[in-house]
Amino acid sequence: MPRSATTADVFNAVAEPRRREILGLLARGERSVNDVAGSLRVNQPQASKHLKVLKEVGLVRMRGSGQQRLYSLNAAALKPIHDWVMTFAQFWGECYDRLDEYLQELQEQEKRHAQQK
Amino acid sequence: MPRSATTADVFNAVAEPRRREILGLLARGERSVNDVAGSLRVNQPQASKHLKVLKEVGLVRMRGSGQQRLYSLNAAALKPIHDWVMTFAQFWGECYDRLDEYLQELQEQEKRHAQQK
DNA sequence: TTGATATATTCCCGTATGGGAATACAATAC
DNA sequence: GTATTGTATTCCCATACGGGAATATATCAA
Repeated sequence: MPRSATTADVFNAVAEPRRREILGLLARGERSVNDVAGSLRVNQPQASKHLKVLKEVGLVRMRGSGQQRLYSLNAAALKPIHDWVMTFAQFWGECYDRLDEYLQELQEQEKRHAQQK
Repeated sequence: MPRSATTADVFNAVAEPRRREILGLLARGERSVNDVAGSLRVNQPQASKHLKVLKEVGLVRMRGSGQQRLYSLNAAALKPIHDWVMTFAQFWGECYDRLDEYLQELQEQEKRHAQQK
């Protein structure tokens, strides 16, 4: 079996540095493909391909506007990574123990919030 | 240029599900290669190879004990992922805005702590 | 319609992968 | 010494990658 496809999950999609750059760019707002290509100094087909991967794993959303395709960030799709990495927060030193508590508190708040809906 | 090597950085090393499983296992304590292989139901050479990748990116430490090699987690090496993913925490909802503030506070504390050394 | 602009797709290639199988190396036990 | 256990390495393979280049598709403009 070869390496997992880049579109297999968010972890694989985000392993590529350029795709992380794209997400960082989109964090500052919706961009067209050419905007992305220009900002990252990559040619248009590469940008298009990277965006396709990001879209397949749900990290970006696309909407058409005339002949442009505007891509925007869907940061919620990063939560699996966040949740996973936070599993190890307790090993990062004393400060982070408190962070861990804080996160648990947050999760409880979220649950209460969700139940109220 | 092909895909980045799995040993290129922590993001690539962690993109492989089995390697994340290994880290999760090592989070509960030091293990020998055969322990890892047994817990993950993978044969020994694969376990050895995955551990090699994890060691190359600094995610695990190794020490010899007799004829065994005991591997342990070095969770600090996950910080690049943590820091990166936290860049997007502000997009995850209201609760996480406060988390972001808290993290900035933590970073300042770390700086002061480092300067005191 | 023709032309121009924006985006997506296809083909090629060198490279790296993860798993299987076999083997090599290392350290202990006898 | 030999045997045994624990670990690492090597070779093979099917698969997928990311970049380049060229081309196809889509949308607007005149």
